[in-house]
Amino acid sequence: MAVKRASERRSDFVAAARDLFEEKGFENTSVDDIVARLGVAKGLFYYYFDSKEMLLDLILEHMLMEIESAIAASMEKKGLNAIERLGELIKCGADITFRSRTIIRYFQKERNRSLHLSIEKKSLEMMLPALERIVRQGNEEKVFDAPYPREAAGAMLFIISGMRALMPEDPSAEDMLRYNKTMQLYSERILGAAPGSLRVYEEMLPPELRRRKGD
Amino acid sequence: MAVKRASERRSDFVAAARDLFEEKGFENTSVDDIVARLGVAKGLFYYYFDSKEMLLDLILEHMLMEIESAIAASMEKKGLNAIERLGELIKCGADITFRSRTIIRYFQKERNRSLHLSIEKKSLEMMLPALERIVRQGNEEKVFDAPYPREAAGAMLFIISGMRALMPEDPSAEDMLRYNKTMQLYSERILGAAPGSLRVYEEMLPPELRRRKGD
Amino acid sequence: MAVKRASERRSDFVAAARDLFEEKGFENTSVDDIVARLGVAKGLFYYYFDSKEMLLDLILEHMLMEIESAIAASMEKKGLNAIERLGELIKCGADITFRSRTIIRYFQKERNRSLHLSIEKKSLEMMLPALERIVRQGNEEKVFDAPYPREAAGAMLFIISGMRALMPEDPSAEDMLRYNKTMQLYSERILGAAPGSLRVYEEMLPPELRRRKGD
Amino acid sequence: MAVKRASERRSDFVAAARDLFEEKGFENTSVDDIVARLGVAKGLFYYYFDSKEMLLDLILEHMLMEIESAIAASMEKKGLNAIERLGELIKCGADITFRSRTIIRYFQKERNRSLHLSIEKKSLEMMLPALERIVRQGNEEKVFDAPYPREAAGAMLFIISGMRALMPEDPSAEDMLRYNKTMQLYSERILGAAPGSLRVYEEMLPPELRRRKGD
DNA sequence: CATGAATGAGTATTCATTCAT
DNA sequence: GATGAATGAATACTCATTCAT
Repeated sequence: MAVKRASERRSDFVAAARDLFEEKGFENTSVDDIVARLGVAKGLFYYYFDSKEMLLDLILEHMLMEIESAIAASMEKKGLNAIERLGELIKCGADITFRSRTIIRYFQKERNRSLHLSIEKKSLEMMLPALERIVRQGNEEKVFDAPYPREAAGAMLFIISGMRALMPEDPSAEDMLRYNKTMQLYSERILGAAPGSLRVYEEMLPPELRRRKGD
Repeated sequence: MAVKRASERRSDFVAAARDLFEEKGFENTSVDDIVARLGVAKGLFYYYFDSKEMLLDLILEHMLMEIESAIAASMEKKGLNAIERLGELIKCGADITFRSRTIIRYFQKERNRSLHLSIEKKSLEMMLPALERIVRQGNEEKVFDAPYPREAAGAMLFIISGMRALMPEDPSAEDMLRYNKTMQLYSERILGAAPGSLRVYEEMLPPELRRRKGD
Repeated sequence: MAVKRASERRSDFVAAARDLFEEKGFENTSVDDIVARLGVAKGLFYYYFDSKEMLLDLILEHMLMEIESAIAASMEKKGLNAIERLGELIKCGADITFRSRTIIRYFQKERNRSLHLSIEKKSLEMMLPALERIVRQGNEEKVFDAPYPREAAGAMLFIISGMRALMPEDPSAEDMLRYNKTMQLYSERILGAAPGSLRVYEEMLPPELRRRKGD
Repeated sequence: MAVKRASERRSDFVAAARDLFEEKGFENTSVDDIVARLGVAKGLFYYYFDSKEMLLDLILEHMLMEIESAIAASMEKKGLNAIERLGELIKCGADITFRSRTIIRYFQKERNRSLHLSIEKKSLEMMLPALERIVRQGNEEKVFDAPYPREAAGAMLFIISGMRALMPEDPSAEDMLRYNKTMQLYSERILGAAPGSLRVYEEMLPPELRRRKGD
């Protein structure tokens, strides 16, 4: 009925699809589901997209580009020392992790292993070099002491993403603080940074939970 | 066809299904595939199992039990110190990882999130307490210094599984050694163990790659 | 509901499909049409056939074999002179024409031209050599005088099939007789046979229309 | 877009459709294809035509009229004897055959049998009476001896169209000559014309293949 | 226990046609 | 006249599940 601008409809489809993929996964989301959610006819989907597969590719591409540019943006800031830079990257990573859940899940599926580019790796491939550069910078600045910077970077990334999984769905303030402290502690140990030097995670806490001066 | 004992038939189905799930994934394995592999009629499947889903649950349960008892076995050994115990557990974990690839893959798929029991978590939930106990033991034995033992255990598990992803498909001897050294280095740092004290990983190397005394 | 023997069901499908193809053509016959006619579920079709295309191939192959063996049978008879042999072949051809209408029509469609084996040609390829041999035999027996036996055979086939098209749907006795006489006349001319020597067509008339002795 | 006169737009559509039908067949040509070729919007098609089917009818009608007038033109020439007239008609037929391939193909499809007007018949119905008149004229002029002029005309038409099917896709000069000679031979026989009297086909050969005087 | 014929809801995709702008 | 977004019925095909034998 209501006629919309092509770009708007397109976005509607993408948004609906993204939601549904998130909710039920790509394979279990039918084109019928998508059009039903928008309340439009099935044919309209194919007016905008060549196939279901192609829609996924679009969403995917878009997400990867978002990730890439977010990382790039955080790395382009001038005049930051290693610790500050680490803070920037980790904040940006938190954001990515949140948004890319769906993609990651989809690409963990075996049908896509054939693509030889698991997005897990893809997203890793984007974060890893950035983090590695920071580790090297920190080593040079003598604030870190991390042999094998690439592996150190990897270890950081894995515990960051893994730890999140350990947290309960609805973490209490206490959970958050505990998560925070442990992340800081083990990050410092891996990077060989001075205890207490990585206040990064702390800054990501909501203000009311932050440690006050003198704590 | 030959009439088999119920339990034997059941096992045949489970075995065939396990193979096929491994080969082509759960979603891509049809009931037709399973009965074709066994050379029996389709109806027989539903004589033994209520649904395809239910068969998966069975297989799963079975696998989880295997994992559970493997972990339990490794923890029941008496008279080991924390470092020895850690070695046992890590070896057992490597084995688990290898065998549970399929399940893990399947449970990473979102349709199963509805089950609220991601196997990733499931298997974590089994490894974690064991590893946590070891960390505590090590703290008591003063060979480790790891506050937040549970989180330390988590961090260990994540870098173990994550690092593997960083390795190339066909790792060279050099890759293996590097993997080994970094695992040891960062494990020691996380656990607060003395440098060089965790020779665990080293022992998992093929003999020709092991460091000789004095290296 | 009612469970039938596989072979019987298969035949039912083939028969229904053959009818429907005849009625509405292959492209315009949907699998839904076929199962609806048999009053069975859609899935059953795919239990017996891999695809709609494959069913057509089956029907086709079967028909071509029928044609081939009919021609072969008519050519294997021993001790016939050219004129008798011609009679046999023409009778057999009439039968074929009748039965192969559907196939021919389907293969006239362009999608199949890609197959480079228009069945028109296919059926021609089967009739032509047989007829050509007869023409040569007739030439040798001095009852025919037809240079270019292959082309003479072709010309015969074309006017036989063409003339039929000229006839009204429900030919009167008079139409039949006229058709008969002209076929005889022009066949004789093409083959260079003596006027009145080819009584073949006459024999195909229903008895009450046949010329009585002395006509 | 530029606003065109209605009649011009109509013609554009007809032309584009004709091309596409020729290229890919009627069924495989979508309205989308047609408007895409013209670079106009889909709705415009339905502004000019009630349906795709109706467009085909239009094209068809148009083609049939072309054929009709071509035949009429060839028959209106004054002062030709039967043999000359035959030549004219055959040349015109060759032209028709060439241009109407698509239509013929389409109308051979059974969906159109419902229309009860196979174009094969349609075009026959147009050629046949013209040829029949020529045969009668030839009979009167004593250059032909063909009883049943209508059927003789039919036989001629069938072998003309049929023989073409016997020729290879890319006929050699030799093929062409052979085709020529046989067409002449069997045409003369059917019409009861003196051997060598029908040089019509010969004249349609490319000049370098024509028989020189005294051959 | 075992068979395999039968079911039917579900899937992605196509396309002639309509209609608000 | 012209646009292009929107429709919806149709199509071939899949597969977990049922059930008569």
